Amino acid sequence: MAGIADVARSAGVSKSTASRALTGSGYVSDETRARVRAAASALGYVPTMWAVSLATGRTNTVGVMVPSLDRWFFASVVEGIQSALLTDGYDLVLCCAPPGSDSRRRMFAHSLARKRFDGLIAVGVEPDETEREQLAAFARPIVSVGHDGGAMSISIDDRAAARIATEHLLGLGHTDVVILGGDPDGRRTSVGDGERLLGYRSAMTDAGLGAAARHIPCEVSLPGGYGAAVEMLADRRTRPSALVGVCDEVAVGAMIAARRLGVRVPEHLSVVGIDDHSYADMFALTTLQQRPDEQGRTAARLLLDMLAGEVAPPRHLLEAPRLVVRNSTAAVSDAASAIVGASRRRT
Amino acid sequence: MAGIADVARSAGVSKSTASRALTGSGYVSDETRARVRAAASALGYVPTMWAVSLATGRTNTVGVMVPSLDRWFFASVVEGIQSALLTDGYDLVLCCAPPGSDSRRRMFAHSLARKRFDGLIAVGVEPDETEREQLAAFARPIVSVGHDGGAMSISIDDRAAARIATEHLLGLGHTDVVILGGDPDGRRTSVGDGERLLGYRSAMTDAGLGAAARHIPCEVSLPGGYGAAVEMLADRRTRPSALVGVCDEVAVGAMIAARRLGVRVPEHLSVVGIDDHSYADMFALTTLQQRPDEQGRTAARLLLDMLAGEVAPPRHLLEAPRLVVRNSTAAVSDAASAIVGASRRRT
DNA sequence: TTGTAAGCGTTATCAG
DNA sequence: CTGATAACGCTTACAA
Repeated sequence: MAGIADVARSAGVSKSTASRALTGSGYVSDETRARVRAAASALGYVPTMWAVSLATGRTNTVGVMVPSLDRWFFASVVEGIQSALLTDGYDLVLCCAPPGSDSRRRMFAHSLARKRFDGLIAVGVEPDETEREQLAAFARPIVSVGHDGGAMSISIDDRAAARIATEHLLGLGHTDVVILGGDPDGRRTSVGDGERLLGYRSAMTDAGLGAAARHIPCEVSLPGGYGAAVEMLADRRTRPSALVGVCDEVAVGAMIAARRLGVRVPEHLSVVGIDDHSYADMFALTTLQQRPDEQGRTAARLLLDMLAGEVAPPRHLLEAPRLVVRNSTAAVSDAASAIVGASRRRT
Repeated sequence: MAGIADVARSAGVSKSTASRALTGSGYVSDETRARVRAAASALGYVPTMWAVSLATGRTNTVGVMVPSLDRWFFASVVEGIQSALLTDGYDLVLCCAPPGSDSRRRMFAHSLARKRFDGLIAVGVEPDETEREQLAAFARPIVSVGHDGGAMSISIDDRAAARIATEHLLGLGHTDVVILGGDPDGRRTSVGDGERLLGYRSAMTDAGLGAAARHIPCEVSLPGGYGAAVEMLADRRTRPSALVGVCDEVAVGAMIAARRLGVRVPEHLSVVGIDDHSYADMFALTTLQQRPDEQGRTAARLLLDMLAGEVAPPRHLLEAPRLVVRNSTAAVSDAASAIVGASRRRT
């Protein structure tokens, strides 16, 4: 409860000197500074942050908008942001609301307007028209993660990721490769799913397989991928020989579906995902790695730099995805022998 | 950028009247109030929250401590809290750090001391001695979720949940049932894993099977459960006939391990979890349901009530777990025929 | 019912 | 190098 006045009195100096000594701004003799510091810690002095904010105009707080927390990507990004902010003594106020929800509208109307934070990190947020205006009115630094929202953004190269995934499959000789996940039209999905669809399509057409390109939409989640895959794999006519998941969660869902239906991965079905989710290793899923926690950390540092007054030019950081080959993909030529091997093993 | 002074001027009243009209405290004629309100919204006035805080001493912010976000339970609780707070116009500052981490120490030292929030919700936090003191020094309302931390807490009845899970298995005729997940000694785990172990043990001893009780420790996560289960199930001598997962993530991990090893669930192995995770349905996992988002909402409302001055007596809300029977458990007598059926199907 | 004036705890300005 | 003194934007006695 001790205020700076107490510290000043106890150190035998004025409030202003105490303030200078503590904040490190302005001239203070080393000796005085030491005395003030000692007094402060003796009294357990901690500046009252809202008083500081009122005086300085800065809040030492950044806002983080995110559609939900129960997806690995979002949770990891937020954790990354948190850890980077903590280092600089910044607090993080969470604004978590799914797009189109009532909460989301309130978030934008309410929290942004209060200018409660010095800057904002938007994770997987695709603002609609109204929201875009509100963001502009916010008039403070914004950096976005997971898509190309604002002037400043960080994400993996979603298109390249999907392209590489597809080409990996193509390179193994597959011709019937589908992409699983996302909305039917490939819009309104978060985290660059649209881009991923594009990457897939371009890889297919480049291989002269444009006509064979097939998008199986489904909710972007493990159960979502599972459900759609069960349906698709159950029917021999719709079953592809390879599949790229719009993200690992969907891909893993598909693998589980395959296992349940007795479709062996990778012998009968090759699967590749995008993300390198924490489950990927356990499922031996070949995938394109991204590091959401690192993206979060980078976003936070970028924002802090901007807040520190460094006028960085607008830029879009595109993390290059790295192909991690595990054991969910196989060449088509192997398929036949693998099947033979499998059935031999069974009998 | 319009301040209350602008509103006052534009409405032709004094700052104090404007303030009263807007906050609703004190006498203002209806007519004046209307005029002020109009002026405020015309100017797009939004009170600067740190000025309000400085004047009132309240911050309209609550802190949420949580060990991590990438577990379903935590993420869901936080989402629940967020939604409840939003309704009351409260902001949520996130303090996310795993126990024992450097970040965690900073959180406690730094964020709590700044008295940055009016109250705190601790989710799955088991404070050590130092931390307990710091929490006490915080001197503001605290409610905890997921264990019996403070004066006010919310959780499911973990012990009952594990007991019911175990009894369900026992009732199906199983005698070799193990519990999977958590630390070797059953301590230092979050979310009441210790309690769950106790519930399991008491159910076993009550059934005269105390000597047969077996705890397989593992990291409380899907991969954790998977890894431990692979090891345990691979050896016929260590393979139990039934298994209760300390939570659904572990249980699902075990089911995946079982599938991979050709151990059929429920024919060869019965599995029950605790949580009713979003994956539970897809795996047809029998489990004991809890609703973390509801717990979060309840916690938030409780805290807000306390902040509103309602002196609620300290209490520990124990949500009763509900058994959701799906398809991961079977009676032992069925096992033999099931195995026969299965092998017949294979040949 | 309304206005005046005094804070709330810091920082920032500007003389000393 | 240090110390008064004035902000910061709002609320709240207290007086009118």
